[in-house]
Amino acid sequence: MNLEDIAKKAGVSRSTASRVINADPNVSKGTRERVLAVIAQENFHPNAAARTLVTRRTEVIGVVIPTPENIFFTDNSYFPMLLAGLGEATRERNYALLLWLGEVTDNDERLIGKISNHHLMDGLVIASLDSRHSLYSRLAELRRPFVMIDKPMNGAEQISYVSIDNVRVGELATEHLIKLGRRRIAHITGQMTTTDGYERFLGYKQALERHGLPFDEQLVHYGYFGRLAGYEGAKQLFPFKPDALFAAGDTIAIGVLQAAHEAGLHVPHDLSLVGVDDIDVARTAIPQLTTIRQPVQRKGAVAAQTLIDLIEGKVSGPQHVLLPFELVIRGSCGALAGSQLGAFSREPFLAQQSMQGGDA
Amino acid sequence: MNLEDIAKKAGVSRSTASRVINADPNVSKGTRERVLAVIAQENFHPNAAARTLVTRRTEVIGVVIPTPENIFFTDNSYFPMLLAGLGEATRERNYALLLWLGEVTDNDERLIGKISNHHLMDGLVIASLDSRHSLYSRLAELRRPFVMIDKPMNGAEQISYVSIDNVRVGELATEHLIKLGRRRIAHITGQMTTTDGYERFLGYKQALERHGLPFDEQLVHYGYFGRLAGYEGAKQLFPFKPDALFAAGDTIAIGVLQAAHEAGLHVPHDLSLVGVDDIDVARTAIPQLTTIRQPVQRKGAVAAQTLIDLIEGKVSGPQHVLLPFELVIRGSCGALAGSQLGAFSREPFLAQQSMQGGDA
DNA sequence: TTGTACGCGTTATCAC
DNA sequence: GTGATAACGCGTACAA
Repeated sequence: MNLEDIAKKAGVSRSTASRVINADPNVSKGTRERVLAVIAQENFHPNAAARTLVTRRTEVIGVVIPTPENIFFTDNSYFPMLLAGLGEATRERNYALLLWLGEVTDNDERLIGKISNHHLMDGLVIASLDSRHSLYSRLAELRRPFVMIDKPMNGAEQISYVSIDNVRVGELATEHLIKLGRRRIAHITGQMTTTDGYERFLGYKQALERHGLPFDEQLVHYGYFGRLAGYEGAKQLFPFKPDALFAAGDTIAIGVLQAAHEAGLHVPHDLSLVGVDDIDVARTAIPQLTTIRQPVQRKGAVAAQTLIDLIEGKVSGPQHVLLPFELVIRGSCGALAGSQLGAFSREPFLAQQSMQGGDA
Repeated sequence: MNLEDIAKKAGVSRSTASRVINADPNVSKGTRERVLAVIAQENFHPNAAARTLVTRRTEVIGVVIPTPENIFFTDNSYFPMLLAGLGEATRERNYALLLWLGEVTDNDERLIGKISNHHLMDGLVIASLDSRHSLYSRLAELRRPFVMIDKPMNGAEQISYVSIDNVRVGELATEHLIKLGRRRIAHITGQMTTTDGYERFLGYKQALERHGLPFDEQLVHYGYFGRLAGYEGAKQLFPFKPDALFAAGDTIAIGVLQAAHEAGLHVPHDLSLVGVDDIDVARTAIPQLTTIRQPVQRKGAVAAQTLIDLIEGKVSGPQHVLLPFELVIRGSCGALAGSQLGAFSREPFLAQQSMQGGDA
């Protein structure tokens, strides 16, 4: 059953049937209704391949999650939440979503070849691309519009991205700890080859400086966004007696909690802890994590919307979107009354204070 | 740059160039090499839409995660791990992966219409479909091969699926608790409208029966696969003084841990706890969860492989695959020495005992 | 407002 | 072993 058949049944030509489908105004009301009736009756849907062949549009966007580590599928709801947002927005705009997951073993060449030569995508969303990844240097080969989630390390001006102001994230977290009276504030970073890792580190340094606290290399562990980095980093930092720790991500913070537990350190009494992201583990942890919440799902949604706007020519040129974030105070930093530590409420945000930050 | 251009550059006809690309043996070695050289030089890739138009094959499989609750993106690495497996297998077979996430609000009609009419998929993998979901009654409309992950509730004989033997999972978990000397074994179920929920419940009952323990409705909470179900279910069960609890999933068990923590019950001393899945939270929990590990990522990979085999005609008829599972003993059940409770090791499985179960 | 005719880039069939 | 040529199903100038 193709357009020709539909047209025949409706007693019109194929072009007219096509016009009806594509909402061309130059069709009389009567014929339009006749054609639509046949279409509904036959449950007809135009062949996407044929349509793509002539329009050169697929209404499909690609999503690349190149992360070579196991980060995607371990202790980290960050990417699933991104996907939820991406799915939501593509659904709304009537696009479909082609998913490309980076390989754990061979992180590079094959993936790049496939995505850059696959015709079935109008554009790409690329999530959390580490500047060491070889896709990074080959973005030009894509020959399609693309939007990155999380700001790229180099050439960001020329590239569309959706992110948050990570320098301010680092500042906000660190200042919160300073205001609590902490003075030996340690930091476990994410990958310094990503803006998320690098800029949060910068913010940490700036906050110390602004408040007249010394920056001490011994109190910094250069890690990555993963639980083990938190666990091992914390163990290495504990001998230097930090009284607080800013973890660049919640997964890192979870590892810190485990290390503290093993070392007999009480969080928040002995160690005041702040993470970033507010992914689920932040609330299931004991004590619950004080963290900088970023709108992960919205990042996904906005990235997809931006990409589709680029594809459809509704906007042009590099798009830069910074979303707002906020400090969420829970048990791990010690700002709340002792009785609430580790509390687990049905309304998870009920008893929380929050501070706004970031740009719209 | 199309096939015609390539042919011209190589001094052959389009048909011959096509034959080279499709590895047709009826091409002389010389011409093949000449054509391949041009293809490499021009970095040519045939237009997928044009090819699909005539072959009616897209080399794309769809993955549907219809879950209407927020399960996909909250405290649950189950679906991300499935996706990792699906991605791995599709990559290996040179397919691409079109992702359809169920909507939280409107769980049904639009999604069904889109996936059943989208031409750009050779087949579908459908994950964890609840029998109440309206997609369930409309599988016939798909008119494409499909494979379900997790056994369907009805008509399973006619439907291809990849799963585990969940009755035995329930038995194994319950028997483990019985062997530890527990007698008042509670159970919080998953959705009883899924085989995962229903069959694990059956296994629980059968194990009690087999060991001469009474089945007590008061010790069962009919829940769903989510943290809150565990939390609330546990609170309702605690007044009936269970000395053990079998949670149908690890996320449920996490909720139970929180409830126990609040109620001042010590796990495993006061309450021996076993979950199912061995997703990440099982290891980050304190104490770590004793659980039935199932090969989630492999389920995804096998589902994709099975689907592609069906698409390519390498197998035909309904395919039923049951994967093996195993009991992983950690701190939450009380079988280990007290000193190891909550331990967090770099080699997470080093100190674990395991029991095999299930079919290959 | 409607219809005719051409082209999109392939694969498949057939003749040579 | 190779080359014309006819599909595949649709959109769209252009003509009517």
